[in-house]
Amino acid sequence: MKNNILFSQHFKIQSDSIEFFDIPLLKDKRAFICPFLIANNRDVKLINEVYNRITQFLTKLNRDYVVTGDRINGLNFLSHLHEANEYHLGYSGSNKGKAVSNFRAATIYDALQNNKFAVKGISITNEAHNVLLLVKGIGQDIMSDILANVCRDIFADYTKQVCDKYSVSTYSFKIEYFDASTNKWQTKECSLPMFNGKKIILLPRKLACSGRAYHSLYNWFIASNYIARDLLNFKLNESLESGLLHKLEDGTIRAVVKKINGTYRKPKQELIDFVIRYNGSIDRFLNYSKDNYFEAS
DNA sequence: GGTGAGTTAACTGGCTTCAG
DNA sequence: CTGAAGCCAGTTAACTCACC
Repeated sequence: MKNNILFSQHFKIQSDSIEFFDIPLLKDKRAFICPFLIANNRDVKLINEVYNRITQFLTKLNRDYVVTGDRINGLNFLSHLHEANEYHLGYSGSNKGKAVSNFRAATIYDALQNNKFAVKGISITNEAHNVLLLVKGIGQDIMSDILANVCRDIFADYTKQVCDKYSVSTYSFKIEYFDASTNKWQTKECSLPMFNGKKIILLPRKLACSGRAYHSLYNWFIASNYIARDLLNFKLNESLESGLLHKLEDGTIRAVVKKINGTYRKPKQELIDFVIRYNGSIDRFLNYSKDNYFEAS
């Protein structure tokens, strides 16, 4: 048997356009559930459900535990985030993620506790893509893990639909997820496909990306759309001399985004300053990402 | 053509935890 | 105490394209 056999190959799915994200069964694929793709595909009913669920989860986490500084109960609330091996995604290639959920819970809680927006109860950090963009310490892997756990029932239902469509047999498994109506963690029985005795959960293709440094892209976006505009408006000589602006032969002055970004870029924990100074820029950035940054192939 | 901006992905460093 | 591994974040390298 080939070492990298895919879900579609093993279950003999023949289709020109597979709508789910095909994963290897014997190892993990280096990909993540991307919150930017979630926020930008809300016209799809299932994805809108995912968006509402993760927003509800983050709202509760921020309001009940981060703003109040209730670390003990916050960590307890987050202790349900287990290694989501059934998705076959992540950094490690082996699909054997370690049981570090306690440490991970502390990482997430402390990262939010150190974020100016989150502790003040500002709603920006109730949205997953803003947490990924603005909260230092929470990267692609951790955000992907949170989404996988919180929305496990939604993706399990999706997987069942895919299996029915392609006649893949399913078996009963117990899963844990964050329940929207009770605002608590719950378990339930689900019918899921199986490989080597372990359950598998699939994602819609539209939600998987191979990893993208959004904080760098936001820096670039700010340099190119806001700081460049300001520099061009004032046309200061020092900007010309330092190479931030460039005069073409015909006399027109252009902004050199690369130089501007190099001069003004901020580390992740200070990106909040850009959000405050350039009002509306994160919404514009989200919209920009819709047209420019796509799902993994 | 040569130069360098713009863009993407891969690499690297550094911090943290876990196993032995 | 030490080495290995996980993960975030910053850097470099490789490529394409516009300008001169």
